[in-house]
Amino acid sequence: MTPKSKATIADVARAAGVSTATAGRVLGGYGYTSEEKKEHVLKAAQDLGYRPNALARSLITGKTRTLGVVAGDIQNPFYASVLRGISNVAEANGFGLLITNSDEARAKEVHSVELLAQKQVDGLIVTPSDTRKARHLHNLKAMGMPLVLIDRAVAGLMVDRVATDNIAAAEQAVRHLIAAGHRRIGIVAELVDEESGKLDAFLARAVAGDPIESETLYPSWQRLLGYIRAHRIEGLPVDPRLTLRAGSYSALAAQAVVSRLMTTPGQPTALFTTDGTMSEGAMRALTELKLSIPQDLSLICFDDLDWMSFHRPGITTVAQPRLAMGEAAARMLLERIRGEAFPPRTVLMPAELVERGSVARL
Amino acid sequence: MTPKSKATIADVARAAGVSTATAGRVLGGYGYTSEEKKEHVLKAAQDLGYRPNALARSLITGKTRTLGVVAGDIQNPFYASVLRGISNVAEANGFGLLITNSDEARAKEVHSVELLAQKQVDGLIVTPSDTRKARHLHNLKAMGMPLVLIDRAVAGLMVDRVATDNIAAAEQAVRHLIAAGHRRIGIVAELVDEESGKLDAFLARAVAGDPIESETLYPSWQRLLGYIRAHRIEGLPVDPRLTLRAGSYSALAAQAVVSRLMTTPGQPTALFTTDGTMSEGAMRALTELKLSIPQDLSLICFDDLDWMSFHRPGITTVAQPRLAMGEAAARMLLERIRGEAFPPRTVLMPAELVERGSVARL
DNA sequence: GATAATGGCGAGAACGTTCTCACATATGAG
DNA sequence: CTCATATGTGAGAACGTTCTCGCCATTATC
Repeated sequence: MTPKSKATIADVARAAGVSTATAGRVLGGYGYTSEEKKEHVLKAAQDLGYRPNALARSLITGKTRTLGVVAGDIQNPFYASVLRGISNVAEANGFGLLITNSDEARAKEVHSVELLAQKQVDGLIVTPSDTRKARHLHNLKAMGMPLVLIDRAVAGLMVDRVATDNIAAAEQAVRHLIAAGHRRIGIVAELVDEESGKLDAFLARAVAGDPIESETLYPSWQRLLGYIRAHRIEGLPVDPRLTLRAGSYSALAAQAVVSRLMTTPGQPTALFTTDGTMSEGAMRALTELKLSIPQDLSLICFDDLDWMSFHRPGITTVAQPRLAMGEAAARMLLERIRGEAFPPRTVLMPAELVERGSVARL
Repeated sequence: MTPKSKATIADVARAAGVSTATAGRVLGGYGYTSEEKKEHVLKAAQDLGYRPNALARSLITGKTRTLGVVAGDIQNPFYASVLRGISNVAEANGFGLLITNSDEARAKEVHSVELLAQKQVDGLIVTPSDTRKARHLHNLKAMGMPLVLIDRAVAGLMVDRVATDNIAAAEQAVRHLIAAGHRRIGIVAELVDEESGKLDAFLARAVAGDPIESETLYPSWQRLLGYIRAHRIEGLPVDPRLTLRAGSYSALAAQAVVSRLMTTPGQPTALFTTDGTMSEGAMRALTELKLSIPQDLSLICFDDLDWMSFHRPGITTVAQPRLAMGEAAARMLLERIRGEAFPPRTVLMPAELVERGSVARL
């Protein structure tokens, strides 16, 4: 009844008058046991309030039935949804979830991965914060740790991966704006990168139609690429003054660049934001400047946040299947943990353009 | 360099030419060791890519340096923020975080708690889904498991607890509406309860000014109580037709009741929503009915969600310190884990009314 | 009636750590 | 010189499970 203190298998065995081996068998459910002894053991376990110690079990089996996740920031709706997806399938399969935040910083990510590895998780789901320098992830793979990447890839790291088809999604969104008659379309993207001159070079190459290794690009660069492709396809020039780099994953930074964009001559008639945080920053800027959507500026966002549906006007946006992405990643990871050995898979999930009222026809 | 496969302390000891005891001492940092052997061991550990097995360590020390959390739903902004707060202090103290969702269902919560206990977490943070029936939590406490409750209390369970001062916060919000000249104020609250007749009885008692044991009330009931108190203080009658029960923690349910309220005679001039989900449901209803804030209806919400600041008009709301609540809970839990033994503490955090543009003066 | 296969059980060795000893050596005090 | 104290080391026992044996019955096979 009242589980006083911790009872072990040995205690249960003693109370039931059997060996620890037998008690272990019925409690662990892994060998032959007579109905009679089984009853005794179960009774004793019940009385003593026996609770198996997963630590000891894991130590010997080598399996913890725990998944590790290193997300960017749990508080961000994108990660929150992805995590919920992961959690759903983990729970359905009896797995626990060890969760950490990297804040998109490589050092914190390395630290997280180390913590999770020490705790002997059976597999790891990571949104890598650096698509180039990721020795810790390569090591993980070399040691045989099942690993699934979400949202981004790592150059040269052949592991399972699930992401949105960013280029196609962005291209569709921007072409939608062009089809509505817009010719000057701004884009606000995170676009972090060590080399600050990279944006111009990238623009030049993309506009020229040079082939670009897009797989290992950060999502915001991929979405920028989609933006450029849309322009190329529709025969529109890309004005570099309209490609805004926030430089960090922060709504404040986005607000600042959008504010500047809308208060200097040569304003766009439409704006494309490349993720939830950029969308929030843009909205703040527009509110501050008292600009009306879509009269003063049309808007298409990336990622469907709760408020976009009841905002007036409704915000047209590219909806990523966040929950499904998490679920898919978790499922793939569990398959690897079970030992299945296909070649590394990349699941590119389609995003859906949900049209609401934030785009004006010109 | 390249950590081929798992190296144990014994492997390192062998490579360094010392006993496992000595190797353990330098790697674990817990005894005397000469500088010379220390170097050898460290070198060997480096070469072999030694990574301590936290399972084995925990098994013998009895400490896992892992906190368990059972939240309602990670995807909900309230829980997402609280979790981030918990995560911040956990990380700063070198603790891992095992997270589960209860979806506010007792059965799932029991299951979660059992999982976390088996995994031998050092302590547990729970948002209990049932304030009365919680034997699993009583058991936990009886077994000496450090436990902190967030957002809600459990009748008769004397453990540390952190919550918002809901009654005071709601009272302040409603009085703000009354001061602005509103006389018919609606309230939308979750108000789940087994007995469906309870709302009327509760209303009758509260309006009469009968003393009510408010500590173990669900937050939505507490906020309703604050609403009633505000009316009493200001000498205003409470019209039961204006107290809306969504009945479940769902935006859809809230949308439905608000829709009905605003389309039947005797509409209120202001509305108070008691949590983020209710706010979202109310916003959907208002958008659907094309009602303008604050011209057609004034609004005060509970919990400051991202969009409320850039919505036009800005939404006046009661801001809970979600992050700080999580941090406080984690800090209290860590103190208990360290063995400090004050009597059970209740931390009631003040909420702040942030005034924006959703309240009209009548 | 011997041999083999099967069900049921217990002793004891794992798993990879930490921890308790006992013991060795060096240093300082009297 | 002797005793105490501090520093360093290794053997081996924990921790609470699972797993591999070997043993004993019982039943099936020829």
